[in-house]
Amino acid sequence: MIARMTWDAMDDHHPSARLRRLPSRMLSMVAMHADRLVSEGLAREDARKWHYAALVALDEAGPASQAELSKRTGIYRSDLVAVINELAERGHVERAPDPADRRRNVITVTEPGRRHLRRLDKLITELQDDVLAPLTQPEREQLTGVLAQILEHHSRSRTS
Amino acid sequence: MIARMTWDAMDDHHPSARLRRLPSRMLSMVAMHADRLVSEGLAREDARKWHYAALVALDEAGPASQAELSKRTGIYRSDLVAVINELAERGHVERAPDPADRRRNVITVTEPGRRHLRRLDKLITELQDDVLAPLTQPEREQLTGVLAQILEHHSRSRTS
DNA sequence: GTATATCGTTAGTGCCACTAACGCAAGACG
DNA sequence: CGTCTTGCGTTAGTGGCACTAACGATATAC
Repeated sequence: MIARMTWDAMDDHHPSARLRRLPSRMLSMVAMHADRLVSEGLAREDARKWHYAALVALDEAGPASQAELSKRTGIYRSDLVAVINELAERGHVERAPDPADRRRNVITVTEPGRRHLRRLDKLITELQDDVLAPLTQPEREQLTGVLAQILEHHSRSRTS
Repeated sequence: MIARMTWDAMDDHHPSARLRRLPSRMLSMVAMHADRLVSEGLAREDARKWHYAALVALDEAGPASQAELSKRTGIYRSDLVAVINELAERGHVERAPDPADRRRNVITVTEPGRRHLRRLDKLITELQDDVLAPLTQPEREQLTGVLAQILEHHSRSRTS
């Protein structure tokens, strides 16, 4: 049912020094690991990363159209369709046509959706902790600071 | 021909604070970005990440069977088949049956393969620089140090 | 009032991590 | 010797994700 439970490709072998210390490679391995932890954790609550992202975006900035939600979360509007379907099935959001613009749907978090989000928030916090487990608090801040810089830099270099 | 040239999903919108500072999310975004830079760079030399990984592993520890190579690089042995095919087509490695164990193939880097690798090494170094562009040297070392710690920690917790 | 842009949606592409199963060969052991 | 297990390369397939293309319907701009 759940794929990606094993992890053998990265186990106890001895990759060459050149590969082992390649920043881009380390980044993708750590990201992959983090992703797996998070996805498996969320699966225990019958949720996926995108569910969380969509709920957070709705919770923080209020009801929105799918296009707007896509911009807030970075989820492609084509993929968002399924995410909203799933959240609606579970009763966590409602999808209603926008009377003011009939091309749009207005997505709203329901009360159960909010409760669900609270659980997910807690879970996500724990999972972040698992990911960063070996790091001290200052190290964690260094890491997030540095990652933020990189993201900042690259979005700047792309948008005029 | 080359997919993933655009990047709009991550552009100039305003993700919620909760999402924006989520370490696992930052990691995957940065990793994705790095990966794209590297893949596009390597594509200019008609190579892929796996080609580089395999060549490095062969270069550093000498000829090896595919299984051995899979352990060195982390590439699944099923996926390695295609990688070796491609490298062999380009004349960068040779695949020969191992007389000592007829189940195995011995993969050897050719001289053109070594020259190719030298180009890739140079390119990869530049690309790492692009990825880490906004960071100072000490910050780069912090980042790689911290990433190494995380990888270390997680491989320890999986292997007895 | 016709061109143009936007919205939700469907379908599909290609890459990647990963699994399953195959035929074949080697090693272990009685 | 024969059987049993284990490791090898290979093929095929799964599922997720990032991403593109194109559609009908509606809104906006000229």
